[in-house]
Amino acid sequence: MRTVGKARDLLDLFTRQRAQAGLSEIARLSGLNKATCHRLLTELESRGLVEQVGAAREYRLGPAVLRLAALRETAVPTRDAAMPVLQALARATGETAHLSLREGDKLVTLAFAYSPAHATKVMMEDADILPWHATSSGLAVLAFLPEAECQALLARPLPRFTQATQTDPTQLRLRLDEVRAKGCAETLGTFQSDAQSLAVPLFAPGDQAVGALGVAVPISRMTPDLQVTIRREVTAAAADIITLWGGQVPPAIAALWQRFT
Amino acid sequence: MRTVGKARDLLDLFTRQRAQAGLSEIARLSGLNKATCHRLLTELESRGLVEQVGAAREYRLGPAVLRLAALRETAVPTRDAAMPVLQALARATGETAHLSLREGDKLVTLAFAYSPAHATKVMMEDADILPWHATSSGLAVLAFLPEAECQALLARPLPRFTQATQTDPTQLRLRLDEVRAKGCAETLGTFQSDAQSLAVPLFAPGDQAVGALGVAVPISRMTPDLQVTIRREVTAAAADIITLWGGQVPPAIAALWQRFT
DNA sequence: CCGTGATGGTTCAATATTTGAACCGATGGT
DNA sequence: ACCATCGGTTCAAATATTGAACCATCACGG
Repeated sequence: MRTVGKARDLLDLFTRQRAQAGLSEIARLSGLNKATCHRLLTELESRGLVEQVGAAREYRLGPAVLRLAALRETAVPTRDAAMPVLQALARATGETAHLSLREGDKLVTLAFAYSPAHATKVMMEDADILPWHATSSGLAVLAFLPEAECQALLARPLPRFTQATQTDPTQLRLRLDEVRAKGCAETLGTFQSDAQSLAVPLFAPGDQAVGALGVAVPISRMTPDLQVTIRREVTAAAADIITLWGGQVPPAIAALWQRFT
Repeated sequence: MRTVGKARDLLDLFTRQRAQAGLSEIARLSGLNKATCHRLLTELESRGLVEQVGAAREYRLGPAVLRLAALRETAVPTRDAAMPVLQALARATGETAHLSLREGDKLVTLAFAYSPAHATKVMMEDADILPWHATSSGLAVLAFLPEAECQALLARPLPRFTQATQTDPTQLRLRLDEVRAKGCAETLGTFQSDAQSLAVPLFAPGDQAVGALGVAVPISRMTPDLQVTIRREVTAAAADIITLWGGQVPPAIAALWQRFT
């Protein structure tokens, strides 16, 4: 089945920055043989997962992903269900709220909502991949993952984004202990140097951490009062989302969050 | 690469009616060996395309499809771009407007919009697969497909949905000639017995027919006046969408549509 | 106008992968 | 206690995948 994995990996080569790519480029990026790539791509194309376009015959993601996503959302309305809560959170805090989901070894932005309250705000992009170690959302999820998985995710290279980025696994472990103790994660300029962020984990039915809900604030605007507000609103919104997803806040977490209300 | 195709086919087993399924059921439905299915599914799961859930360990579409769809929409905003036009079309006609896209040998509902004007309306479902021969959208696309592809799609079994469903390929050919001559397709109770429908093809840059835009009306409400309105609004909206998609209405079609304004 | 180095795409023998009947342990109904 | 079903695993046999070398085409430069 390695073939399936390779085909799947090709899909991940398409990003916002590189929405489409030619055969040779894909072969180079994937490290696969050009012939192999070509076969994989034609197979994917015949199934609508990629499409070939233009005179340069470049490849890009195909329309089939739209249908699959629509089916997924009707089967388990993750994004649609959370969206109103997310917007309410942005309104209540006056800042940028965002929701991320774990996908295997990646943490992916699922949705976000801006507040109209301020002209400056932390901007986000859909479908972006977030670093585990440098975002509050990443830490919030990591802290409540089974030990083995957490370890695996921290074992890989940890890039430095700003001066404040913590890249030492041992130090990060200590941070995770804090997160577990408080029930929420905070970062200050560790990913974007001018943004401060607070996030809490989201649990699926079965009490596994599957994502995070966070609020990001320009550092210059953060005050102790705002921090209190955000903690209260984020935890309340997270509880709502977990309920909407058919789960429940694990009692241990609920107790921690209680203290913010 | 047949393996990739098989994996892809498994994804298509998930439908709105059967959002999740167990291993044995999937093996039965796909006709593949249980062991093969299991390997394919675990591979897909490791890549987030499916996920396993609950005590019964059933499989369903995974969160990765959401991210891929988000990427596809930012790269080529098919749905988001067309949505406002679709809503305006529903408002202007007072009826249900809907947009479908070709995916290989399938025609899939991409989006739809209801009008608040009437309590009764033709209802639709997202991500539904439409029959080529029994819907106006299907005929609209077929008529403007290259002859070979059109023939291939009509060569397969054509189920009968209502008394009015035309299942004779020869007769369907004649219908397609009409569609080509008029620039739009109309059906009367051929899919849902109480719905009348009018659709026009949509063209991607390069002038290939890639989908259709249609309006569906409860038969009891259709009048000659309404039909004129719908023809005018649908063709205008289709031209808008084609432009938004970066293409242009092929001159031959534009000339036909001109006569409806 | 030919050479050069890109591009997308194809071929076929060598090779590594997929396949599936049979099996396991667990669960649930009779 | 039995039987049927479930999800999942095994290993020899069968089959599909691989990739260096190959075309054809295009764009650029001397």
